[in-house]
Amino acid sequence: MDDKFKKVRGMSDILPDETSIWQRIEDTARDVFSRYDFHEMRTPLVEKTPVFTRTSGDSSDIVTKQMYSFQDKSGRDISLRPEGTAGVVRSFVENKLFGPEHPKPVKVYYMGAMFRYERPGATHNREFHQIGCESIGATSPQIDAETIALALDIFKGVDINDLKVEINTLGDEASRKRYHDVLVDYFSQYEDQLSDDSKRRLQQNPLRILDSKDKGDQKLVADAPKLEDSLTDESKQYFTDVLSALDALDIPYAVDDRLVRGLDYYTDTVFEIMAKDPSFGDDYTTICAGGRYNHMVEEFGGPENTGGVGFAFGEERLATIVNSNDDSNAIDYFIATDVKNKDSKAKNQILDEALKKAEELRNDGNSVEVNFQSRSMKSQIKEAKKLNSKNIIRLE
RNA sequence: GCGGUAGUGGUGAAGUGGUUAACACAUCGGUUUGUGGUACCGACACGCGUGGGUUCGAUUCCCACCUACCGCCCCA
Repeated sequence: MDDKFKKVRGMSDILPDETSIWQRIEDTARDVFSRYDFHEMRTPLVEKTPVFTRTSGDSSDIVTKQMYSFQDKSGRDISLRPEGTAGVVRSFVENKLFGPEHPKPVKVYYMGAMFRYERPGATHNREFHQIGCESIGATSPQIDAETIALALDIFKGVDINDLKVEINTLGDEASRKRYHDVLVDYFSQYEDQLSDDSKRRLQQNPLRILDSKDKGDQKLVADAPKLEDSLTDESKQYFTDVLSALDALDIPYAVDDRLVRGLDYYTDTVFEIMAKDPSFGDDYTTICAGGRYNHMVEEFGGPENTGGVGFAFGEERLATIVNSNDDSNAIDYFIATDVKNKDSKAKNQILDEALKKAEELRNDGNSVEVNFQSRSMKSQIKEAKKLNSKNIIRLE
């Protein structure tokens, strides 16, 4: 095929023999969401660019280098959504779902394509798919815990059982700001000892240094001030309550005080769910991430103190470890038609008859394949067997 | 965005600066067959990612670009 028709870099086709896995994941998710009384919300794939830059943070990687942005024909700055939360919250505010007639929290889920303009690889594509949910309009440690439980239920529903929950708190906005400054002060003293990546992080996102894989950085990180010391009493208490809610649900978790997320909008609870699987090299790999955001609603001009919490997981990544439970690609009937050396009148007669027969069988609920091509009966029979056809009908 | 590996038919691939680009699988056709997934025969790349360059001549050498994959960054 001529290159000019080939698919755009970082986009991929999901072919018919792969879709049953996707359908299994989506069906399971919808089922679990509805048991938690979440309802689907569909928002546009494109938003005005500030929807994302304002919420994710100007210095986040998503915004600085991964946004799939462009100008439309009227010169509007728009972006393909890099994640789902901002659009949902924008919609929550724009449609005034904060109004008293809507029970709180408003609980919605979404599934669909997201776009990030980065270098594609086996686990990274520019277009990818996420399933996620948001619970907006109420703040409670139990809601956070329930959100985590919901995510776990989806993964268990597709038979992923080797799971791990990592959780942390970023504190409220005041705590966060304070810690940010403390960290910058601390690392600035040792700036010349930091790796080049971390020097950059110091400017852009100091929290990220805590995550660094560089050995030298890790030494400095070990003695770095703890986030905990910057937390307000309220945030400390909130986190404690989230953890005991998880205990109440018998959900095992590990507190990881280096867990920081790449997006600026999180406050208090952040978490990741990891799964272990041979296709991940038998390591625990993050398959789902989420957290609380207590200021995004007002950021969009909605009422203050309207908190939200949610998570999202990538379908591509999940699909690599989920088995299809569609083992029956067998068909019920294959109608072989001996039309190869017939004249066109006889040929049409046979094919029309096959068409009619297939229609009858299908009306009775059977899956039916008909041969409409001019080829030998021998190869038709071969094909019927390849399709695992339970019955073969010959029209000659 | 940086570093690296690779790109030959539907698939897996061999191969060479120069008349017919191996082989296998799949597909299609034919013959055969103790039961129409056997055996045999035949067909199937005017082309070796794209565009330039070197050369008498390039799929094979050089450059650029594209794409895929790996590592980094980051993340789903």
